[in-house]
Amino acid sequence: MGSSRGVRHDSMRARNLAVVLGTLHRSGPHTRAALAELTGLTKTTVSSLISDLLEAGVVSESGAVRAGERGRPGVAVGLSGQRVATLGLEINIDYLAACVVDVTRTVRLRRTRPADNRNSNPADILQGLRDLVKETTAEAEESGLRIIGAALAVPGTVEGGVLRSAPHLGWRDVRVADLFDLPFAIDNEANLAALGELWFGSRATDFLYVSGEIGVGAGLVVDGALFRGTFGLAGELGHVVVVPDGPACRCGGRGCLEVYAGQDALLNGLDSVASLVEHLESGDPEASAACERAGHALGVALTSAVHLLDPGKIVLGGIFAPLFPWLEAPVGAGLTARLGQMRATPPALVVSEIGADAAVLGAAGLIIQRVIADPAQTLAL
Amino acid sequence: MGSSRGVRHDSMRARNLAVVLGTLHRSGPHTRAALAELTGLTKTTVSSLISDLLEAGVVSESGAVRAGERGRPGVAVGLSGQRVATLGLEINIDYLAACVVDVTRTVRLRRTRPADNRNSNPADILQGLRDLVKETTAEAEESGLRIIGAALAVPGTVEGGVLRSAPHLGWRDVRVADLFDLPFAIDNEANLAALGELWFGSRATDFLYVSGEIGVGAGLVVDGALFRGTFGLAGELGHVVVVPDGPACRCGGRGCLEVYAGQDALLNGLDSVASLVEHLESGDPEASAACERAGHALGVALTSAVHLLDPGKIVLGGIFAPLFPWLEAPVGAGLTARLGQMRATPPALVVSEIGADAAVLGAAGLIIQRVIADPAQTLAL
DNA sequence: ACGATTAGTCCATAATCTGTACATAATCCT
DNA sequence: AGGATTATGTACAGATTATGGACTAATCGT
Repeated sequence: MGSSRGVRHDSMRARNLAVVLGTLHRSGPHTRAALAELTGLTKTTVSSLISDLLEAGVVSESGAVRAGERGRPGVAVGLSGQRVATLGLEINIDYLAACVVDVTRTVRLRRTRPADNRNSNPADILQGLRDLVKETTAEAEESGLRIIGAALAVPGTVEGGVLRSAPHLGWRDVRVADLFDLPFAIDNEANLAALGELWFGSRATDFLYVSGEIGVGAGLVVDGALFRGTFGLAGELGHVVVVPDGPACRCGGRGCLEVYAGQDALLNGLDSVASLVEHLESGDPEASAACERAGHALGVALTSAVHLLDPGKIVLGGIFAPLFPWLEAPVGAGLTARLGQMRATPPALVVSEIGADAAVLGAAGLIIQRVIADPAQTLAL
Repeated sequence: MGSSRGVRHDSMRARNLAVVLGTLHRSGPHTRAALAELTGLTKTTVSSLISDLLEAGVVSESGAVRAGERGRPGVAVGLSGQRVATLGLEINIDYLAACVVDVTRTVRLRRTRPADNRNSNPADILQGLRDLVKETTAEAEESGLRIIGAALAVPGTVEGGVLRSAPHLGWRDVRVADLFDLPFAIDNEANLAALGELWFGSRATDFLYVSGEIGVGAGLVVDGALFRGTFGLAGELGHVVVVPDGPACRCGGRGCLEVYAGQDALLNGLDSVASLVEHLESGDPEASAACERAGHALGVALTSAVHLLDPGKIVLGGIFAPLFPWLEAPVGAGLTARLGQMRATPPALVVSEIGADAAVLGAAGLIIQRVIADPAQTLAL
């Protein structure tokens, strides 16, 4: 619940810096006068706040604008991506990835390094990751950017900054944050992919992002914020019960969604998603049947998810994105039929536009978000 | 997301009033010096804030206390229930209820009026409710309490202050708030019952409250706050899919939890929960079987709920409370078996301690909460 | 060229918190 | 019993930050 610390003068200013920066972030460049209008602060105060933000390099002046027809033109002030940026990182089953994103949420740099991380030794992989960080940071700095923090996406559960369990990597209880001398965050891949979709995808503020990978995960975004649950484990769509007495799942349960719609079930012996798409395009009945089964199971699990989570819409991502043309009908039909009386219309079912990069981008965006939400602290103003 | 309005001097003080009042609310009476320590504010500031809160009548001094062994003893200041109170209201299928709760969350008054509200005319019932409000308000004022707001619990969905649909009452799109000349809120019965459990029950801050009534609902509380979803419709546990091709449910879906664990399914022809309990106590096999079925279905639905919502624990309330001895085993077994590998231990399964009053109490508590969270606004300081 | 209009800055004022000093009230020690 | 010690709560000057009106700046229309 709400903090119990009192508010002092400096937190008032910190808050107002965040209000001004947040307004520029939400609704683009504005003159000081317009910002005063929008925030309810006086022109004097806005001027003073902007001057601090200019100095920190997160905003810049971008030429004169005439608001109305008459009068002195104002100077538009907007976010500037020239100086401050953050690093997004991802450890996945078969690659390491990094990206650099500036304050305007523009992607400035992207690196992927193939690797075989299945049942790997954490120390080796983390050394590789540190090298990747060094490289990308150096390259970003060459173009004048200052990296002020990093976040890491991992395919597993995270609690209190520690990677608790990543079954596909074969890792348990790995502490990662200490390895970097930057402000650092670590989170689950599906959570960060949901945030990636929020900031770099459709830009809706309310949706459930469904991440199809080897496992199936989901991240719920409500009013622009990620819902994490009590222990940060919310959104485990993959183990929602679809058939109470169905086949055993590796989690110990039976008939979980993952059994029907996980990557292994979908590929059904094929070696890659690309090859599955080929088979589907050429009308292979076995591939179609697998998709149909997965779509049906997804429809059932998503019905439960809609009743419990009440998402604004549903975004299919990960391997579900390329399969969307074959999933849309069965999933949509299941949702519509089952939600029938409960809502005027079921949540819209759409495909993610950012595909495999969602998680790294979300990671970088997470730190950008912190800058926007509290520039005074993150930029030491 | 964060407000876009700037912070001025008066909001700094408003926030600090809330910080001090909130600290007293969370951790009981304290001296001014202790409050200064806890909040990080200076003794001077705390003294000044307390003097405003004393004047508003929400706190009072309660005698000398010695903190350490030496030194001048301080004067303890704590919440005072003598002057400010709120009204909780409930429209249910077969009764109207009201209660008055003071700032210390002590119940000061309680009224229940039996009624047959099935398929009723909203205007009639609302007139009855207004009479009830007048009566209880008058009685509360006689004992020196000022009623500063009211909230109403209804068995249906609420959106933007309007009762959208209450199938068991037969109401649709009824606007209620305008009928009262008090600050007023209206919310779903399961949501408010969850808040009742939060403030008047076990006092845990993280749990899923499961409300068994004619329908089955749930309210998720995370870190002391209710999770409502995008449209305020989250927590519809009753229509989570238990058996994808099970019997049709009145919602249009098939095999929903409500089909197996709603009041009608449990009673199985009996006329009341009390009579069901009698049959269970005397070992009636048919009654046991119904309970077993319901418990099994609840175990399946709650497994999905745990994966999606990640609750701290699970509290069974409403008609599930008296049936807890017969439900605990099948529900608990289902959860443990299905959650197996995913968590060290499944969330604890406990029974609600406040029974049928949960919703009215939660309603009154909701307005108390607003006073604690923003005394400056709600008490016009 | 001049008035109207709007943008941005200057400066005195106001609101609020901080920090030090001090009066107060209890216990401890001799 | 009396002074030393310790802690509470208040007073007052000082610091920080926002406000509001006056002023300067820049552009348009006539």
